[in-house]
Amino acid sequence: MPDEQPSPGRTREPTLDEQIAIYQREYGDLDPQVEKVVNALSRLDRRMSVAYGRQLATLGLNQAEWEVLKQLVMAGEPYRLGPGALAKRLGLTPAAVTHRMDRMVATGLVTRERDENNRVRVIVELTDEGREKWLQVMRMASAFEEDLLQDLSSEERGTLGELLTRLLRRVEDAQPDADGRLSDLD
Amino acid sequence: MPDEQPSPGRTREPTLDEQIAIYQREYGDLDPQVEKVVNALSRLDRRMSVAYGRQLATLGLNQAEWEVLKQLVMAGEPYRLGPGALAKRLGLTPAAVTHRMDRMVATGLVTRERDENNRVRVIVELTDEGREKWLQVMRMASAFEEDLLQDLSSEERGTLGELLTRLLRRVEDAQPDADGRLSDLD
DNA sequence: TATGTAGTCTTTAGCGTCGAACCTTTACTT
DNA sequence: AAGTAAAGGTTCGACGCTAAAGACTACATA
Repeated sequence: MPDEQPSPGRTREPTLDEQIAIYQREYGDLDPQVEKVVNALSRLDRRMSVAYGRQLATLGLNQAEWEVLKQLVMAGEPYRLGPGALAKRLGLTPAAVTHRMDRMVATGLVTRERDENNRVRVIVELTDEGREKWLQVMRMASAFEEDLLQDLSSEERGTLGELLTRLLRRVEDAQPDADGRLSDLD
Repeated sequence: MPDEQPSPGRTREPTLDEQIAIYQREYGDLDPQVEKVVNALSRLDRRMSVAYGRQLATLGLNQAEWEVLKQLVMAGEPYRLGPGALAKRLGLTPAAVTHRMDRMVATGLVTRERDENNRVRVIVELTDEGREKWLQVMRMASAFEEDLLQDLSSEERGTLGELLTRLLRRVEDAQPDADGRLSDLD
């Protein structure tokens, strides 16, 4: 017989509620209401990332490239940023940005050249192709997000946004710059 | 003078509301309410991860080790799982789990041995030291989470939990197993 | 003009993960 | 029994990130 429950137990992992029940059993001092919010939040973010990643793949992009496109567009016309500024916004080290730009220049999403006014600086600029990719992703993403929130009424969406914003404010005020570099993170 | 605004503009990145305003300007077809929810969510998760990472570091743990401890405890007594099951729960390839176990066995957080009843299998088991670390993290984490939600009333916490759960349900139903491996992810 | 100093990016070495090939043990088939 | 397929882990090669060291430019001071 195909062994039923030997030591390395069944593979299926718990749902959110099951998971919280387990936490309660293993560690009594836990507020289930708090736990539910926090765990739902992180699960949701992971699921969304996975879904996002799939959509990006259909456009021939990966998550890393998408993050860069986003930041460049967010910087506004003329869609330029230095590697250092990009590093801060992406939460990466400057070294990682150097390598990432190597690849993205090769795939034609951005250009990289020295700043003529200050030759120690480098300017990364979005190409037309990069801008076009950004638009394509936005079209997919907004459809996906709208679909995700479909079950919520407009009032509920407002409430959710407001509650999340309050949490965000708390966490952003709380860790101003304990490290000095991660403060400017996202 | 230290150049005011040459090409690579000021370093400071936008707040959530600024960011949404920019998106609106760059891509008109966007529901600001939806955008606020989605972006607040991902920002919040990132900020929490960073905060978590700092706390773990003070206990000599990294994020990777913490994820493993969590899964083993969540599996319940006797806190055992096979590498394959761990891989699924962690969202990693089996190869990555092999290496991660190498390290965690070396640091004494888990043990690894072959299953005598089925010698193709391997059993990873939490050590007492690993269990103790898990407890320490839980103490810190629950305090942090309680602090994070401090500004919300019990009713608001309930509302937030319920709204997030509904979103989660939607995204979990929507992507049952497009890939066949990520389905069993978290 | 020369020199120190700070700022900006790149290079280097090491680590963790992935995808794919490989090996071992178990289960099924005839 | 023997042979084949399937399942569970490990090994190998490549890639992307980090931390630390290096290179280059601009600016202040003497």
